[in-house]
Formats: sequence, structure tokens, C-alpha cells
Amino acid sequence: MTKEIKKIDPGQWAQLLLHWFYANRRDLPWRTVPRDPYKVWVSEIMLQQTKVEAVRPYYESWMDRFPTVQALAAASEDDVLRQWQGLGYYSRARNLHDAVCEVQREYGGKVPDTLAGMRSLKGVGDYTAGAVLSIAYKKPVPAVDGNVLRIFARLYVIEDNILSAKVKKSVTALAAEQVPPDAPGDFNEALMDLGATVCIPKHPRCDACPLQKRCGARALGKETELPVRLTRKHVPVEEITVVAVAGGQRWLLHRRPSKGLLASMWEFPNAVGAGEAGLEAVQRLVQDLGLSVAIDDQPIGTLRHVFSHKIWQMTIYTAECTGGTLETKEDWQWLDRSCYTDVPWAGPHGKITAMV
DNA sequence: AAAACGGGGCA
DNA sequence: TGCCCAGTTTT
Repeated sequence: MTKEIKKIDPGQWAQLLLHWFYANRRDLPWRTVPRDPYKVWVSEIMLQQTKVEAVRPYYESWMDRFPTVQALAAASEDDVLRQWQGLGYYSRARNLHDAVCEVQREYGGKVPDTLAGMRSLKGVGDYTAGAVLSIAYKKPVPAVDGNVLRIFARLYVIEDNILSAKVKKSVTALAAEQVPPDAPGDFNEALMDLGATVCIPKHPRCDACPLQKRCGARALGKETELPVRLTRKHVPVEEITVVAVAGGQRWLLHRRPSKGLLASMWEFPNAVGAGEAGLEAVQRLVQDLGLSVAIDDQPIGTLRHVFSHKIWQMTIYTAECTGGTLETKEDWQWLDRSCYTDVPWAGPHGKITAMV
């Protein structure tokens, strides 16, 4: 008897999963009947690295504002960023806008129904292309995301780091073997739901799992040890000095560069550094604009903002503009206090409006 | 292969 | 605090 192999190979299990899905699937706003490729696409982009409950209100508001490819293609980038404000990973919004404009221009407004066509769009990787193709167009392709990697690592007892390219490749091959040709979208969504509600990271609810009898990790009592993930490195802390410069009823604002962290979003004048050095750096920044300012000695508060790869430790000061004229520049502006919702704020800078 | 890129929820 | 989440792009 080849007991070892039998334990690790769960065989064909797609039907078991589908039966569970049809009785337990979540009711989500983008799961319309029939499925709209644009809505599936937008939801998949919003859901990248983001929980369903965080996405829901953004998705609803987005569809009110940009219900179709045509509506989104006609919008300005600032409009798009404002709608995305607070959801994070802002390149997703810019890429989606770019990609939708291309679909409007090059595909007559119809979302591509081929893997190559989808994959060529900005912000669409292997996962999103597979999800849109299978869910909206019923193409029998896999869609491998974090949920699928976790589920497969347990089902097939994969002990390697699931974030490696090697594991992603082998899981993609295993998933492709399981995709039922008559219900590929249901299969892929079933994996999402199973991963989100049953085969969860910390303490999987194996008693509720339709695949418990097929699961290698379960059989070996290793369900809480898998999957293996790469440990994160230490994240550096960056000291930031922020100065809210008031000119009458207006604030002086700077637009961040078009590439990099919080690209193209608006912030209060600031510089890297703490204490005297930080204040002098901001003072120079403002002087170079042709303005003179009087900065208050005592900070009005501090703010700690955690990104996935760095931390901003911010100290906030207030200041009054005492003279000079702002040179005409694209990336600087005076904004009336009553208009603070009119700009896309660079992360924590939006919170500073409440402090000053 | 590793880093960059947000933000919120939970133990 | 540290981990995790329906990833993609850049280095």
C-alpha cells in the first residue's frame, strides 16, 4: 500500500467545494446576476490586500460615481483619487483609471475577455486576470491569491514558503487541475469564501470545512502550522517635522511627486528630521517659495503613521505667513480651510486638518 | 528575489 | 506590537 502518497493527494475535490459554496456563499454587492466584467474588475482591484468589510463602502460609493467603464474613463485623476481616499495602495486607483481609459479607447469600452488582453492592462496581474476571466466570462482558468495559497498549502501539505515563486507556480498547476469547466467562476469564488470564513490563517475552523476529510494538514494535525510564510524584516522609523502654514483662512499645501509613496497627493509642508534640524529644513523649503513665515515654538501635537515598510513619527507645528508671494508652481497651492475635502490627502496629513 | 506600496482589525 | 488581508510593479 502506498499510504504516504494517498495521504497527501486529496484527489478531485471541486464538487465537494461547490456544494458547500452553493449553500454558504456570501452575499456581496459585486456578485450581480448576470456578472458585470467591469464590476468584477473593480472589486478585484479594491480587494487586493484589503478585507471585504473595508471594501464594501468604497465599492458602493464608487459604483454610484463611476457605474461604467465609460463613466470612469471620463473622470479626472483627482476625482478618482478622492474616491479612493483612505483605501490605501493608491497606485491601484491610478492604474485602474489608466487601464479603463485604455479599454474605452482600444476595446470600444468592452473589458477584454482573453487572458492576454486582461493581463496587458495596468494593475492587472496573474490573479486579477484569472479572476475576471473565470468569474465574468466563465473561462476555465485558476486565480491564485493568498487564500488559495493557504488552502492548497494545507490540503497538499506544502511546507515551503508560500510567498515564493516556486510555490505559486506549483499551486497554479494544482488549481488548474481542479477547475471545473462548467463553473470556473464559482470554483474560484468558493476558494475565496472558504479561505475567508473557514480555512482562515490562525485557527482554521476545520469542523466546518467541506474538505476536512481530504486535507493533508488536518490528517497530520498540522493545520495550524501551515502555511509557512516569510517573516517580515524590521521597519525603519522616519522622523518627520510638519508645519501647518496659515495665510489668513488658507493653508499652504504641497503636492507629492507623481511617483513613489502617496504619489500626487497633498500634504502640509514637511521635512525629514526632528527638532531644530527639522524646523530649519521646512523653513528653507518655504523660503525657497518666496514666503516668510513665523513658526510657533511649541508643537501642537504628534502623529504616528504605520506603513507596511516604514513608520512616520510626525511632529506638527503651526505657523503664520508674514509676507511674500507664493511663486506660481504646479505642486504648491493655498487652499481655503472650508475646502479641505477638495483635495486627495496624503495619508495622515488629512488628520492634521482636524488638529489645527 | 526582494522591496515598495496603505490601512484597518485582531490577539 | 506583530500578523494578516481577493496583489502588482519596480528594483
